[in-house]
Amino acid sequence: MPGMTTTPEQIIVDSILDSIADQKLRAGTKLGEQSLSEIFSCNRTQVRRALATLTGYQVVEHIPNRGAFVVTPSERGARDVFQARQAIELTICENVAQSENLPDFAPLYENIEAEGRAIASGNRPEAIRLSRKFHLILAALGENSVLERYLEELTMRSSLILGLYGGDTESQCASEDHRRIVAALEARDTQAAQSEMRTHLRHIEAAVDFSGARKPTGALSGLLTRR
Amino acid sequence: MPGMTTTPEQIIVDSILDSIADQKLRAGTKLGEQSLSEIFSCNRTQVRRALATLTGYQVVEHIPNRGAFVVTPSERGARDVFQARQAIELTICENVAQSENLPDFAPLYENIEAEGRAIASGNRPEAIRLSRKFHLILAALGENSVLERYLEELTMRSSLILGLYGGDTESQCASEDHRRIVAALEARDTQAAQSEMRTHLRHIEAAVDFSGARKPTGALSGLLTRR
DNA sequence: GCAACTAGGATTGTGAACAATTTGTGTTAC
DNA sequence: GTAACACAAATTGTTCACAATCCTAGTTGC
Repeated sequence: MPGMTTTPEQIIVDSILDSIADQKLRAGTKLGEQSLSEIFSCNRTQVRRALATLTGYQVVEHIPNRGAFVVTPSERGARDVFQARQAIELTICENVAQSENLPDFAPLYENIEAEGRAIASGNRPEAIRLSRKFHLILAALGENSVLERYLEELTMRSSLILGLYGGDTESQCASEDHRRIVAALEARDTQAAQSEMRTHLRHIEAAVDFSGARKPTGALSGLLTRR
Repeated sequence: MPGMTTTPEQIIVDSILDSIADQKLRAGTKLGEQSLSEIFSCNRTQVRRALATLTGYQVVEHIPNRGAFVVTPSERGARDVFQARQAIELTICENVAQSENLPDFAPLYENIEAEGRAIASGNRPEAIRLSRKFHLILAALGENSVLERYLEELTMRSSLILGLYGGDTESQCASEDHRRIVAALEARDTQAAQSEMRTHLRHIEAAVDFSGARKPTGALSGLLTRR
């Protein structure tokens, strides 16, 4: 696309979101305005806008006169997120399974393959990243812009939760769960797809353990991957 | 609450949202920065922040170098909104019906009474406003902050859609629909409550008619109710 | 040694001036 | 009379300096 300029704000937002999804940026990390403006070599105003956007995503918490921090999810909040995901993703399953013209499942299968490789090679951040991607691709096939946008936020918050409180074994079964979901969708079996999705989300939530929390890191030195 | 200062930004946001819900601000209306800063006698910076927040709510559209406008909902967008509402509100019904300690239904009944009065007196904006309020009270009882926040946005967009494309008869049955929903919830009958909710949402959506659209007004003279 | 207080530095918040873009108006050419 | 152009006014976008607030370190008093 000619003339498609990516604004600094978009770059900052995407970069921070990626870093959170990859668990390079952990909960509680302070996102100082000056630090970010230096990292991305841009004005402080643009950093400010980016942080405002992230606050809207509920991924960054803004405390007046203190600054912006990566949110620390609460147990209650985590429960709410997963319940909302279920409500939304079951509807997406229905949409996909009952869509007029059969959607293209190839990207989903490709993603599942990549997931399998990431898990096999023990690349946990990449596995989480691809798992999220799977749900977003599925959401796009659902053809509902509202549900799609909400799920973008919810998967982001899920990644943050898993990064903080997730066990080490949750990714193992994800790839298989995903495969079963797609199979049911391809067979246009709404009930089965929803059932698989419910099971899958239960698996994810079961991996969350609030008793043993990872400690938040403090500084953002080389954490942000400049895109 | 001592020390509870309402910032100008919050005042502007609430005021505009109210005016939209009350259909005083119609789709396509330009929200000029200077006009707003004069109306609310504050800085342009604060107006800017308020408009950014509203853009996040998907209620205001921001066009670069042109300004902010109240969005004009599309037919597709309306469909998406109502489907998302169904997914979310059915879950809320389930939460309320199956909540541990029986919630307080009094505010809901009070609201229904007020609705009935508004409809009887032919006060359409007030009826829409109270109808929205009903769903928000219900959402609060659902005890899921995510669903609550999403429904706040969706009911707002619904009000805008009804204001633009709504017929004149949709409010008539709303009060009765609401009463039936609460009755089912009070009986802790999840299935019945969800069924009533589904019917209710269908009623609302059926009232939307895209063939005969109301014309958007242009100026925001005395449209904004200073709070 | 510990608590409270104080000054310094750093960070966030605000407002106003300046730049860039668009819109509306009036003029001119055909 | 219409279309194209040019200029002026208004509106949005950006930058920067200054004000307000918070955190840290150091000091004093007990």
